[in-house]
Amino acid sequence: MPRVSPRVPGVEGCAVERTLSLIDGKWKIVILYKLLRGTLRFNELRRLIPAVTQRMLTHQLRELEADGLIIRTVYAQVPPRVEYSLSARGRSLEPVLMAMKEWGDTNLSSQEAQAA
Amino acid sequence: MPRVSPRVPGVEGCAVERTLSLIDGKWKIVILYKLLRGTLRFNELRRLIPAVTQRMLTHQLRELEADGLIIRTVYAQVPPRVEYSLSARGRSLEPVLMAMKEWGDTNLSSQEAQAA
DNA sequence: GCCCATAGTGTCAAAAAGGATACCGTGATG
DNA sequence: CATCACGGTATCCTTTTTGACACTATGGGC
Repeated sequence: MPRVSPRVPGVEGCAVERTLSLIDGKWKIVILYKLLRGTLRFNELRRLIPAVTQRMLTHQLRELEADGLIIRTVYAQVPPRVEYSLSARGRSLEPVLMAMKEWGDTNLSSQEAQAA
Repeated sequence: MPRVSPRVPGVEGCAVERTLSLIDGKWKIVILYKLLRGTLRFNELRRLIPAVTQRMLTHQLRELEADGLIIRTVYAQVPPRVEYSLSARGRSLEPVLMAMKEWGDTNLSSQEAQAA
């Protein structure tokens, strides 16, 4: 998703719009959603979201971290170990995430219930 | 927002992800949100969302219509009159929209409560 | 006759997002 | 010695998205 508004507060700050700007990006919501269930390592996320490339995953994780939605913990071990988990702020998005999930389950059900 | 998954059902169909794919685009959520309050004409939407260009608004409205989220009614009058309103499907997104709004109100409150 | 409003469309070009691919260091494993 | 896994980076390229701007038809008002 393209940035809704480029971090300029006050301008277009429809709350809804600004919320969106934090969770845009092709994978952010999925990432957050996966993290709802608990801490995950980089490659665990990769495996959970096979379609994401490494670059994208890194990218999105950095943005989520920069927005304070997730926490990145690096363990100075030799096979690198990095864990991602939701911050309190990130966890507070749960209602949004769940609302989306439920809407999707209901309205895009298994058979891809077309509207058109 | 970039299409989450290109309408290919079954692939990556994380429900959450597919829900997103319908409401991506820089303005869709705002449009839907504005329409929650009732039918609006093209230029009314323009005025409510000043930052959107005509082309973008048209574009997003077409996609929303194609996805069955809004209804476009054209009155064959001479100063053209076109009204947009939410379809039942569109209205059913209300919980998602409201969850976003509330999250935004709470977490991006007036003073732009930074997380970082 | 000229300008306004409505609801667009079309074209062009820029910017942003995303994808593919190659590469890095290190310690363990075979 | 070669290879693997981990968690990335860097670079290049393509696609998608967005914006600017010009243009349209028509009827009414001045």
